[in-house]
Amino acid sequence: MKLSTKGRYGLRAVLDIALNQDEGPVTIHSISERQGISERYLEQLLITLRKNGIIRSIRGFQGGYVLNRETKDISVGDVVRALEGPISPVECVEEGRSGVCNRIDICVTRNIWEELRKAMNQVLDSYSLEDLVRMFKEKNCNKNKEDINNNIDHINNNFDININKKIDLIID
Amino acid sequence: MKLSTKGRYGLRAVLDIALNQDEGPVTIHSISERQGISERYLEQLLITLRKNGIIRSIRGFQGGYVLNRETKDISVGDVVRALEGPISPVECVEEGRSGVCNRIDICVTRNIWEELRKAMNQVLDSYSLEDLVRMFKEKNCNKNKEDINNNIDHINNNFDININKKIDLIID
DNA sequence: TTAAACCCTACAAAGCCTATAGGTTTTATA
DNA sequence: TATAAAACCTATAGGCTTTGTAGGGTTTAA
Repeated sequence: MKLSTKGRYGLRAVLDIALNQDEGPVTIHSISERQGISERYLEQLLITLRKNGIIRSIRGFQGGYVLNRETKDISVGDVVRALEGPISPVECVEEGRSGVCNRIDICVTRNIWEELRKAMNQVLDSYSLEDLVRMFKEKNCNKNKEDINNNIDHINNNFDININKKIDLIID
Repeated sequence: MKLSTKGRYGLRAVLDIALNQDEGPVTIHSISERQGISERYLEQLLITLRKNGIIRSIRGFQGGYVLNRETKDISVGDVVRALEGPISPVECVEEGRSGVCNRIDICVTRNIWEELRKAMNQVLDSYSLEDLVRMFKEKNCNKNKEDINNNIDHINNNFDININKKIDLIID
């Protein structure tokens, strides 16, 4: 019951594009470096995402990838489904596949899988790339604040130590 | 993002036991026949379920399997987790595995996976075997009612046809 | 004693995941 | 127009997991 790397890497790649496309098309090479994913593998994921209308490519020199819709109009579910196919715990509850099984009228476990499928899609569709971008910026900002605070603490501690030493010296 | 046959077959097997254990321990052979799952494969699943405390075995002649707890105290989640391991879209949000990834404080996709994990477990834990048994009986009952109604309709139709024929004869 | 069940270990085919490799096409710019 | 950067395409291969199959035990109760 796991996502494959396609879905995980792919979402990170799309978020990376969202965060960096202001400075022009985002190249596979640069995503690869920032995200630590092989260029060759990334290439396949991005082609799939393009074919599914999530991103758009600009070919040739100074080309790269940009989002094909606004961040608010791309959900996490869109990205995952593009790369992994339908999000569903079993085949028989995928849309348009009720014919897969001839025991539908007897099967009760199917009801559970159907509810699970809905819940999964609901969670993933409730987050847009816009949300992820905001979350990222908040986290990064807080992280910077923490870093700064840690530095200040560090400086203060050193200051205390030093001033005490000096006071000691003065007192002495 | 699919369950394996372990989880699907296993849940059906456990439900089968729940439905049939009133007449004594349920044998692998009988589950295999009713559910259309190979005895040998079923055997492995049932051993796993026994080791996880879901079912209990009675060995020897006229042995078989019974549930180890009441139906209301066994959730679908219990069964699936016993057979498939933790229900989680990615490793890094499984309980006690936050150390898997060193990017937790930067990673925002993780937040999504964590919420997805919770939602999945919540759905599966909200259904007990008791619920499944009730659902099964309702479905079966309705199915029988339908069958009976269909039969009655059929008989009525034939009666109409026949009575009309007779009336025609009389009129003639 | 023996039938009928459970128990254990090994293994193998098939499919999917996770890339890797080599080559082609497109395009801005010098 | 040449060049280099970049996306694009197809094939393939190693490894892992799934999905069983097979053969041989062990235990129990009639």
